[in-house]
Amino acid sequence: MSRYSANEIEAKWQEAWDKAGIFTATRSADKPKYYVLEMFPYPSGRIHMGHVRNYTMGDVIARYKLSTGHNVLHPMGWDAFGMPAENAAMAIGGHPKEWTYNNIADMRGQMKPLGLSIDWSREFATCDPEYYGQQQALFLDMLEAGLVYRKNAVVNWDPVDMTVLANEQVENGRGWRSGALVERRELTQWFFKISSMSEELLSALDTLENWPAKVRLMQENWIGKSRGLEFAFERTDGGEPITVYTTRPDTLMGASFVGISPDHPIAKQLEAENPKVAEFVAECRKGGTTEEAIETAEKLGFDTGIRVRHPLDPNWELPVWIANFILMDYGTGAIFACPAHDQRDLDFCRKYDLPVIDTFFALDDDTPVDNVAFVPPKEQKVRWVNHFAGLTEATGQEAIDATIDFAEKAGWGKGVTKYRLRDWGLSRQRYWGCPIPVVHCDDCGVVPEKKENLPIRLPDDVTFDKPGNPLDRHPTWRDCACPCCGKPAKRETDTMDTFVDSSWYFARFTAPRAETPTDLAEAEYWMNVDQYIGGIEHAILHLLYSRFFARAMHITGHLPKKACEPFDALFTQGMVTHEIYQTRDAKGRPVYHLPEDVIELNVDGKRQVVLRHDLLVKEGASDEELFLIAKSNDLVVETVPSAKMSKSKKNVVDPVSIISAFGADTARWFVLSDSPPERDVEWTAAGAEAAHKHLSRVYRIASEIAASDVAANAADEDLLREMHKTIRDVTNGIESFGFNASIAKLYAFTNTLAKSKAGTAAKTQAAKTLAQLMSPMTPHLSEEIWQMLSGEGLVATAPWPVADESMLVDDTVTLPIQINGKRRAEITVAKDLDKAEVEKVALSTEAVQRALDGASPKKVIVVPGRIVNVVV
RNA sequence: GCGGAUGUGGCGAAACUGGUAAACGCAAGGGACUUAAAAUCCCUCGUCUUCAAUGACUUGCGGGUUCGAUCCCCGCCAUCCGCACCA
Repeated sequence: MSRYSANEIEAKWQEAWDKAGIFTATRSADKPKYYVLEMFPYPSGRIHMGHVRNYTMGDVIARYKLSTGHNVLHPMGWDAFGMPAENAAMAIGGHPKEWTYNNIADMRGQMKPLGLSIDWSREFATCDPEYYGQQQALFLDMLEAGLVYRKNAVVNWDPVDMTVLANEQVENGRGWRSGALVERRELTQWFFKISSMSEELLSALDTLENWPAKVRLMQENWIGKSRGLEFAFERTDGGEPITVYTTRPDTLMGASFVGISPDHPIAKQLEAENPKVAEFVAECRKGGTTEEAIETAEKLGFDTGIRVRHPLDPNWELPVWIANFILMDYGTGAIFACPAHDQRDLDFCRKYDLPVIDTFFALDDDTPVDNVAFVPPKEQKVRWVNHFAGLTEATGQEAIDATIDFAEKAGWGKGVTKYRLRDWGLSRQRYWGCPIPVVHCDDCGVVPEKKENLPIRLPDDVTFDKPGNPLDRHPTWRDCACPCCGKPAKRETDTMDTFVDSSWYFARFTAPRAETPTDLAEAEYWMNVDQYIGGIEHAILHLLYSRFFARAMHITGHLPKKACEPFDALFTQGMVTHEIYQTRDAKGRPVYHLPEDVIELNVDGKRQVVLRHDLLVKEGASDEELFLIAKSNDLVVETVPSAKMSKSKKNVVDPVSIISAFGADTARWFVLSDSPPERDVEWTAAGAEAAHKHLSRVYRIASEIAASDVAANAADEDLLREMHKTIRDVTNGIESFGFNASIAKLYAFTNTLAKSKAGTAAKTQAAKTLAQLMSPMTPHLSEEIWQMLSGEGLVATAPWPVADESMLVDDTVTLPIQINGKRRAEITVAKDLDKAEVEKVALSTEAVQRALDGASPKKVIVVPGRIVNVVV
């Protein structure tokens, strides 16, 4: 009998699928369509286990849908623009284009052995001119529709390298390459008007029933709708009043100063006039642009000397401070501070010795605020000591509403709704991205390029030996004719954020070779994505941008209305983790080791990990002896469990080596088996080996059945009953993303099958069903077994088995008997026995009789088919 | 700082979202087969009560609701993730 040889089997069946062309997506009216999409990868050059998990999950769904009679669209492409290609060009030379396409070829080569049911004929990379040219066309349409505009925005600026830095290139406030302190600097940049759709993007979240609740909540918080009061403080010097926005107008009587952003027009004006202000503002601009950097930076303030009048008391003057924690992008870039009820304001006031005025207390505690601000939930009732609308006891929310009402009636303020969501800045001062198709003309200004000139291709003759954007310093690329007047003009040298590329690729997959961004007939048929799968790290930006883009593409006529929410169902999968192996250097710093460089020893039943070393190659030595040798030679390794796989920590496992050692089916089976898909899964060598052993076992069991000849007998029915329950459970598992639960059932059924004394016919049926149920996870092995047992055609296209309802019900049921909520006995009764009878049987059991001790029960709860609880 | 999540045996986890906590797998221990090893098969395996139960305890910690809580409510603790130029 032959043994399970994954490498032979897998190549053979991949060729068979290719030949049969079963994964090519085709439109036809006779079947429902199903579009399953995993977030496409960045072509880093190597696939990692995270990819294997992500694409295996999608493949399970795709293959399952194929065998349940759907026209399946399951495409693959490459998110191919971005900084790593430029970083590589700077670090090791070469060209981003070459680097990227080589990586794509490598990764495709690593991915194909996984046996994914992908329609490779639709493959594209976002750096293909055919793709980004259509993206430029979309941009022009959006520009015309008023969804794109230019304004100033802040970037991270490296003053030594004279270049813009991405957030990830800022480490501890310094540029990663130069080590210089990073500054915030303003540039004129292009923006998508996503904020014009804030309300729509927020309210439509309710329709996304098949999205994880947490993703919807994260988007809701990100959009950040708030209602507050906008009003102006009059300046004592007669200058332009300062308009502020506040979500807590009810605390106006607790105001202690007015704060403005360092980027506020008043601050800018003072900056120009007053060197001290200029110095302070420059200090504020140090540090990165991330919200985190701004929020966690030390609170700094500068008293401008400007004074404003309190709107309710003209004699009450408040100072105007510039404060580094106020964002120009949010609200009006100016606030009033109420330190008693805001911790950040309080810290600021204590630091600069500004007054703290309580405006309300808890109902049962009127201790004045000291160094902890009193910030109760808005729904909580509080006692007001300082309110102008005559409130005594009211919740924060009631007070806010009353205040807005009061201000509107009095005429000094108005209630407004604001969103935290900012417009999407898409300009990047980099080479390896989609060129923004506009032209700067001295006479006509900023004008769109003509569509017939698209794509505006990136020039190939560029170098990365100097800082800055190679498009800027290219001798001729910028030169062009103005599309308006025809005079010599200059191209825009900024390229687009790579998030733009990934905001519409799902639509492009429906017609990847179309001469327009989409083909409406194809989009009408294939959209929406029925199941989208990807990492939780994309919960906000990528998914929100895609929702915006889908709407924009509908407005510009590139997608049907139904595609405005492009992803019907979303699943966010967890990461693949691996333990870290580390030793320490002389200074106590960790030194990391690859999994293949360590050995595991079993010392008195305890697992010990040591470095692989010649000293440990010793004939006949026990693990205990080897461990002693390792210990005396400093070869013992510390382990850190469950860390995200990363090259720097060396806790990586290469899928390619796993596939060559065990086969793709083993890798696929393992990444699905050990943890629920939404949670992280820990890769372990033992787990991978166990998965491989199990698949070998299934192969062996199937071969034995194929070679057996046992007559039908009494054990057949039990086996077939289990088979039908397994069909039901595995199917439910796949439908609900409970792949680990499906696999547990498959393990259990394999055990049943192995032990069964049933006849060959029943066992053959059971094993063929097992192969089918396993086929979404282990498609190659399943084909092999299917063939071995004379299954018809390919298992990949065989109709999914259906559980026979009549085989699912048992005649009797075993019920636990609880006494006071503790399980004390169990009874087996007919399934349809009525409640009173069940109660009678339960009460007659010895355990219940003993507990009752002659008394009658206080209460008996019978939950049919589940449990009996006797209260004594 | 703000926001989001997670926590169950030595480990990954399951429990049909209020009804027998620990299915399934890993690791570990014992045994069979074998000259031996590999492979395979069988048994044990939450903790404690020195053994054992049809005994007690057990789902991060502390309370609560309920006949009954891993699941619902309140309050803590710990860990992980995201924060707009990484993809």
